[in-house]
Amino acid sequence: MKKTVFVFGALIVALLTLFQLSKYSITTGNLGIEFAIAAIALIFFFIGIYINKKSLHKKQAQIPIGEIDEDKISELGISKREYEILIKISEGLSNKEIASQLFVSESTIKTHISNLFPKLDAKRRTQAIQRAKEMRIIP
Amino acid sequence: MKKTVFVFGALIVALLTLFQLSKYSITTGNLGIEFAIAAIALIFFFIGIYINKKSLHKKQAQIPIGEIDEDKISELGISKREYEILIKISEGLSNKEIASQLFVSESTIKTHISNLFPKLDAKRRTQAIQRAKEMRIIP
DNA sequence: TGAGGACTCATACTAAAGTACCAAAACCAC
DNA sequence: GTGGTTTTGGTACTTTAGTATGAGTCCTCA
Repeated sequence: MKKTVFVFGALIVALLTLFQLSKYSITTGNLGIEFAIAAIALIFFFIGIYINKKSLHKKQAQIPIGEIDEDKISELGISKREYEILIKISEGLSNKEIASQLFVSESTIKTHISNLFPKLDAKRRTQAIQRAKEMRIIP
Repeated sequence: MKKTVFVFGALIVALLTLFQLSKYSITTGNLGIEFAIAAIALIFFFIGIYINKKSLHKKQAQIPIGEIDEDKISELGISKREYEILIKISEGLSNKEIASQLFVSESTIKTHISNLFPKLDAKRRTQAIQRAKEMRIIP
């Protein structure tokens, strides 16, 4: 915001300076009038580019694509551990691999998964991945 | 492309016209000099915006995020049918469901999958999804 | 025309995945 | 500290997934 004010201030000053300069060049003789006009044109050309770029950047920041919906997770009643396992599933790991990575037994993973699937309305782990992605609860 | 040429042509004409106009206003008396300069400034301002917008749109079209790498598919030696089944897998379908959707037996699906996994360097269908996504061969 | 690739299907098997039910710690809140 | 949730783990079972092997059909391209 401060930057914007500074830039606009500088531009206004530059504009006024150019106005005065162009007027001066007219009174002393119209030798540099083309240059003055060209300079003004160029400056405003870049102002246009700058402003447009800024507004577009703002737009991009407003709509982030790969955002995870944390509210949705708690809304579905998914616990921390269940979510952790969901991520591992989406990474293509087997129950055994998840179990060893989290230092628990495979039975525990199976239990968690069995509790997780109804919450995601899924019957298979592949379906769970698909559902979780379209709900934007995993990247 | 035609549009671009037309726009730029129009802009050059407008620019020259303004140059002449500004010169004329100086010789007849500098009443409208500020207006002329302001007009030039304004026009180039919008030119800047227009060009910037165009270049950014181009940029977005050049780098689409969810692009599938078709070359990679043939590079890995994945056939049409195998790819078709890969898509179904990523949609969370079971072998039985895929079989009925494609009007073939479950055995066929299993055979295709068994041939597909080595090509993707995957051991499980979830891993196949993960690998296929990071290779950008599925959306 | 025949060799090779793609698609199909089957059997038989092993290995995961998933369900159901139970139960004991552990943790958190009231 | 009592009650609810989470996390953990087990047994027993069914279902799905995946492998291995073999074989028939179809199509294409040399």
